[in-house]
Amino acid sequence: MPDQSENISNQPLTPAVFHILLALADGEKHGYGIMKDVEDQTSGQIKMGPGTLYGSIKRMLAVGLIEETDERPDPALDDERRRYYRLTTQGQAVVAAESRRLVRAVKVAQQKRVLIYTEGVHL
Amino acid sequence: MPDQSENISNQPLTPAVFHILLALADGEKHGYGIMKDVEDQTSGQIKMGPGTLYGSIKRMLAVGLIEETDERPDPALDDERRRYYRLTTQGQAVVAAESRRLVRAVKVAQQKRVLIYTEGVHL
DNA sequence: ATGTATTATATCTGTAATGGATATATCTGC
DNA sequence: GCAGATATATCCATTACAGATATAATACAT
Repeated sequence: MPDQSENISNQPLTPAVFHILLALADGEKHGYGIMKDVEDQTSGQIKMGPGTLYGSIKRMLAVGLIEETDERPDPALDDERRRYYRLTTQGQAVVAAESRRLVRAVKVAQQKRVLIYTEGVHL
Repeated sequence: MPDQSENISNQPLTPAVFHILLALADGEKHGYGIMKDVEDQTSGQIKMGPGTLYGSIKRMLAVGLIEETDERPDPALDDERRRYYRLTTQGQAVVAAESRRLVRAVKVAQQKRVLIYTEGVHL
């Protein structure tokens, strides 16, 4: 039986999908929380609209990158509207593979001296 | 007058556009050469079809990320069908900005321990 | 208690990007 | 001259995206 994750992990992810996976990498979150996490991660540079966010979530559920959880945090802090998601095992593999791909891309950028004028990047 | 490159450099690029910019970062190339360079850069992982390649080139020309050159290499080595492209100043700025964005994304991935099993990554 | 802003999810729609197929032509090596 | 690789280009179906719109719960101040 071939590696099931190979299909999806060997092609580049769209930035939206990658950032959602990354947002979920340190624990489950709900949709709106993912959106905020992506904004924080990118210092407000990337803002996902609801179309991209919920559309991506739907697709990622369909291909098994993420799954919805039943677990709710402390009910006192909860909001009944929320729907929480977490990475599947496949999702973990894919986000790791994509991260490695990006590392390689950045190394190419370094070799080609694309980043020499960059401030604040310590490689 | 606002920074003209801000419009485009502050939103994530599609993987195809980024890889094309990266391929051109160390010198002008023709379309097919770009395709090969991307394959090499990614160890054959990413293969751009002609639709993506020439469609992306057309769009990138339209927004001024790249431009066609008249300069031809040694005529003896040349192929008259080829069309050569190089980065514009704006294209250089955009590929640098996108590279920095990816560096930040990779750092987030490291902080979230996505890459702990990865060998040979020094950022 | 009322109003307002924020949080939260969801869908719809037009536009853009992608990948594969197809077409055409040149170049290289035999 | 032929085959296979090189090279560009377009078409089309599918997918992804961004923004608008809708709806409703929550939080907080007045």
